[in-house]
Amino acid sequence: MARLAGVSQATVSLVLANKQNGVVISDETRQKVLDAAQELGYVPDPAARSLAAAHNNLLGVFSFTSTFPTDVRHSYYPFLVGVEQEAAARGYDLVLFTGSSSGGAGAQAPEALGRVRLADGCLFLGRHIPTDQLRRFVTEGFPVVHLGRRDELEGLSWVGADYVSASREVVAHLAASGHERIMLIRENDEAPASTDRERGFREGLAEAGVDGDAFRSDDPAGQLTAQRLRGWLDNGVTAFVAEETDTGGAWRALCAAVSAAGLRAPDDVSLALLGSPPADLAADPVPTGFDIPRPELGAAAVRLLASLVAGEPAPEPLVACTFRPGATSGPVHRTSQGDS
Amino acid sequence: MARLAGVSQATVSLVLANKQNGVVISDETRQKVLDAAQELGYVPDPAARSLAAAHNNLLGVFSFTSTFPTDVRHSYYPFLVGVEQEAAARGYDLVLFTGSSSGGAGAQAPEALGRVRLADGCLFLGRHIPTDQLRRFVTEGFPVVHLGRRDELEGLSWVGADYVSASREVVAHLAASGHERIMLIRENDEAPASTDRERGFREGLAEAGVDGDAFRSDDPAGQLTAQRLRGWLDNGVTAFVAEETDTGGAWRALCAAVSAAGLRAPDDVSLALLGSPPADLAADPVPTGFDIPRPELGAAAVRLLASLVAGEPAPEPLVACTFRPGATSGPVHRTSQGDS
DNA sequence: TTGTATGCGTTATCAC
DNA sequence: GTGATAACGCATACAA
Repeated sequence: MARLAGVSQATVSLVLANKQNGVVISDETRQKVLDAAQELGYVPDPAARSLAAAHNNLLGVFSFTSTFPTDVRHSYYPFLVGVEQEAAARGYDLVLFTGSSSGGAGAQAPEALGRVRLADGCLFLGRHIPTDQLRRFVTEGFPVVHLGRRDELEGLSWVGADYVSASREVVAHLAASGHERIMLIRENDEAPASTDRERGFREGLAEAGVDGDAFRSDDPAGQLTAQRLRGWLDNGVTAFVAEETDTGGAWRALCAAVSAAGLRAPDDVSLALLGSPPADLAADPVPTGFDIPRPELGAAAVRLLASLVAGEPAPEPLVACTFRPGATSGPVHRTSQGDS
Repeated sequence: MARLAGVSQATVSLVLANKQNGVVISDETRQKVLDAAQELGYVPDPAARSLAAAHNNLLGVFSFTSTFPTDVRHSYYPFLVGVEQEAAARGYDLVLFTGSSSGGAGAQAPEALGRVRLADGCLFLGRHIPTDQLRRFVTEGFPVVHLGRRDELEGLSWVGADYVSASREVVAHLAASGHERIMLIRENDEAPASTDRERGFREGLAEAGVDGDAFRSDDPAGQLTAQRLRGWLDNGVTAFVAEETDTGGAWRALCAAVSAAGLRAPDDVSLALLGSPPADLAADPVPTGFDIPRPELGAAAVRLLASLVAGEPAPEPLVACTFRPGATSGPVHRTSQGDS
């Protein structure tokens, strides 16, 4: 104990804590303590410290899938970049709860989720965290933040990308290029990420005063065929936007149909993707659309979590996406059909 | 406190510790405690637990550079894949100490390194961890494992790739293809990773009974020029191996010289790389050489660390690399120079 | 087999 | 300003 080295005792705490809080300490003893600590390489035991202080500067990160999957494409890496930076900036260390990746079935969940309380608060990644598991945390007041919009649980904090604004912006871009009839290709899925995009799409249409509608590419009622595509084109549609999903299904279907119809973007038709293209898809040409600032999302999540932990007012949960001009959209061309 | 839920008190410790140590426990009360813990989502405070001189199932991960750098190419991701899997398999959670990435200068080191003791043991990544900082941990008996060979500190545990065997294997492969004179292109650096490769190279030469020597590509005495390359070829050298480094300097220099000499591999000369090619280099053709099994290295590090924490005998610290046939080496061709 | 006391190293609250 | 002292939550040896 450094006390022996110096002449003081738990005064050490004060000088090491370095809080200008209330009282002050003489420069002499302060230096004495500092020197002694340096000499002995003394560092306050973090365990004891957190025991006494009721918080341990630890932020949890929990995902039900492996945090570092073998397949990099599925990884949370881009988010983690921001998470780590922001946590470091705020003096928090990260606890990665691995209970999730045990893979095996069985009693993983209860034990694993319980461990989470070890941290001052916890960040949850991935779409598959059971709502009722999270409910316990929020009702007990344990600080929890979900990365990705999550509306079904009252009181659950989350951060998410502002798909509405970003989608609106894409539509505005197309409208500015002269497109007056735009179709949204989406999947038959009611996830917030999908509905947000459609909402932004429709808001964009309204604001620009252009026409358009949404089509569900995997609706059993009808596939997205080249024939259907041609039909739309004959009806005055000159641009298509597709939503981004895990699988990229809508975008793939759109590209396939365009290709099957013998059309090319942006010459024959303008295409846009409400998100980033799937990694396995050749990003050539780069689709018009927007990028999700994943690191910034991670950072925002940490900011929010830190606020909850500290009892401060919560910051803005929506993070803006960045517009990507791309090369699949351009001014409207009137080739086959006559002008109005 | 779970005591209220159950009928017991600190018996909780016993059942939760689950030590088959000596004797004790009744199935009835055990279940009662277990149920209560489940109900309340109770988890022993890791701080209190480690204070009370136990362990907290936490393994630290510390790097002086950011664990998740913005530039993925510098990242520890491949190692972390193995680290996470192995830690999960053994029931450990991971603490990522971010003190490293604070970036700022100043008093980061003492505070940051001290926090590490919150975990049961710590894994250190990166080449830049100061020896004297680590020394304290090993002398104090705090379990520490360094990812990467580290010989200068007695008693410091580490795991590393077996560059010696892997390099020897590459040489053996070349020799088996008929090459009888092989040059090693290395950088002017005395890192273990470099000396190990040269040692393996020389052992390989000796075993195969072939000739060869090492050349330092960045030695001020002489650059690796096309002219020098031609000189070697005229002297009967038919194959070159280059070491892998952070920058890939040796391999780049070798490729540049070969190209400048108007030669092509494997037709005119055989090339091999003692490691993996730099990510920014077109991996076409894939160089003959070996791959470092980074996930396996991470897993091995966790295994070793877990052994230290548990006081068990330490497992093998060397991880085997995997030979990569590649397409830059082949049977020896005698084109310009006469046969012997 | 289970309940009862003690101490781990800090912080925080008081008297000095 | 500085020196005691009570928790903090758990493990552990010990008594019941």
